[in-house]
Amino acid sequence: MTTAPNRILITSALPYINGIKHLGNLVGSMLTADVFARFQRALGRETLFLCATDEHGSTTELAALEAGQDVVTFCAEQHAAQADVCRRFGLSWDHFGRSSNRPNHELTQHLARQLWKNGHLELRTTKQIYSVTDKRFLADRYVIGTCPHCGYANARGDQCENCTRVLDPADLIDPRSAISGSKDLEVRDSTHLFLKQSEFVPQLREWIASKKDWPILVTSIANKWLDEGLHDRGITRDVEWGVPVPDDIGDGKLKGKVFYVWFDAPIEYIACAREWAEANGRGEEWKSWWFGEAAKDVTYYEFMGKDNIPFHTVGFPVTIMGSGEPWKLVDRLKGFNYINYYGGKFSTSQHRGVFMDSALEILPADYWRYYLIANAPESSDSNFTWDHFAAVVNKDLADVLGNFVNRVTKFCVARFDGRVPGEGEYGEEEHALIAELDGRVKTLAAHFEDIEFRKASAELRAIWVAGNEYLTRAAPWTAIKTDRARAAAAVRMGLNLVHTFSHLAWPIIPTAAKAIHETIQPIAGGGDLIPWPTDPMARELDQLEGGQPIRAADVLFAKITDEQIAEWTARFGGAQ
RNA sequence: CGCGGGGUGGAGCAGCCCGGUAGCUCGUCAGGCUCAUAACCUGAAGGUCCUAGGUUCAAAUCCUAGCCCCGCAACCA
Repeated sequence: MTTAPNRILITSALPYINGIKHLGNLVGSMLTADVFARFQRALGRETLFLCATDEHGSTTELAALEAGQDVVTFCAEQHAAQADVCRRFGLSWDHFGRSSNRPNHELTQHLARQLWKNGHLELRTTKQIYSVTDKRFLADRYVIGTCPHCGYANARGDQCENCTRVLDPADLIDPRSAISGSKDLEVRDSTHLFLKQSEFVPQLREWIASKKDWPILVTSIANKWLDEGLHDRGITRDVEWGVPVPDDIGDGKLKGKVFYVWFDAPIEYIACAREWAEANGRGEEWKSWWFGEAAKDVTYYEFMGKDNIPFHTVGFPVTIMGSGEPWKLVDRLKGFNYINYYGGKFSTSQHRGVFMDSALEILPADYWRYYLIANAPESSDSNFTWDHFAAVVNKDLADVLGNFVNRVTKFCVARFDGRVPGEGEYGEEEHALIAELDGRVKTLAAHFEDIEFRKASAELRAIWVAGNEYLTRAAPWTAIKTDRARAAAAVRMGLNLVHTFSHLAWPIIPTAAKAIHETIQPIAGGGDLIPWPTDPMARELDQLEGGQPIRAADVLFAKITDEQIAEWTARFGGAQ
């Protein structure tokens, strides 16, 4: 491994404030970003990993209404709840901000001013449905009525979910508000700011074309939008909860309006760095991660689900390009497909699937982290079932890794008084293993570096298997009957393997890695980070001092039983 | 003909860009070991690589047509 001198900036797609996220949201952005951030930190690189809640918009207003809270209180509570569950999942961001905080308000307004000043925004008057009863403009999807094409009675104003035809709310027969059911609707004019995205197509195309290491999913979606002709996009809304449009934009015609949530949300990536700096007394340092020459040594990675890709390959870049200021654009964008639950989508409303809080009620975070990373939906949608989850956890974590740690440490306690045996020399078996692991660890690091999580997991597992294979060949339980020094060398190697495994596994399963490490010895520096083993394996696997005490491991990963699978399937609404 | 992703032994995946003995994990069967969470190790069975054409000495891999699954279709985050 070469340690590049550059700094690593990582953002995870912002979880929407509206409730605890499910496993699909988790693996598609926050968790994968976390594993990557941990790997970069383990290598010793200076890393800034940012995330925040995305809070604005009508959806939030309505959710607050439903919860019987004012929107400010609602968001504060939801933010705290998400922060808590994410922390318990081991998500290690340097700052977990809020898109509703002051830095984002200021930066959003600043960038909008730049766009206005540079002529990339224009005023357009649109016709929109206004609900007199609800005292608000309704987004198309909040107008429901009878579909003029198929007669479906509950068609939404943007699209009929029965016949799938795209609609205009004005087409609906007998339209009413989805919020109150009121039929007291009017068509009113409303003036909005439009971002002239179409002007940026050549620039965007060139930029996308230069990204050779992005997943095909990402470039395909981006090019699709460009090929179909970019529409100019409305970036303001007639709602209350958002970043207010300042008076000096839009010739005074935008009083009381706020920016569209998809305009301000990505800007929070930048503003979040400022929140981080303010919270940690780092003053203007945040700018060195994002702006101009100072940020030249920064490589910026984004993680997100596929639904977010257009906004990150088109919308946000246009904001940055149009500002005329040297804010950083994403260098490497990792997009993910979806995880389905028994073939269907996760659904909050139907309480279908597994959500972060309930996941932690039944099993520790590392079980979920390992499973999700090993089965990350990188090339296509993947499918969650309890049987598959249990099979992976039981085999890989309990049998292959957990049992290895157990058998080595217990044998050491039983036959070598719980101390690293210093006798005996490494021989052929050990040298062959060292050679094999030199190659495998390099491969593993390369997969992490390439953001290939399935491949990284498979390689990590192969390394654990190599440990079991070695132990079977070396068979210290046999050797000890005739050649104590040979058995000692094998046990010493086994203990060194356990130690090294904890270093390699830390980015994915940090809590378990720590527990594994502590069976051998305390972690230098308190345990917030277990560094990547950058020395050759000949040194890594021969570093424990003879005579130093170790502990027999407890059961690291309890197996999931058939009874539990049945219980959880029933509880979470599994297979039908 | 709206667009994109995917279709590889029972299950989940890699390989496809840069054609040349079809690889990995689980599961199944047999054997070994007994240190360990009835775990671990070894071996075996099992695939016309969605279909039909085409290019080629040779195609899972390139080209053409079609079928199936999933997602998206931009005032939903």
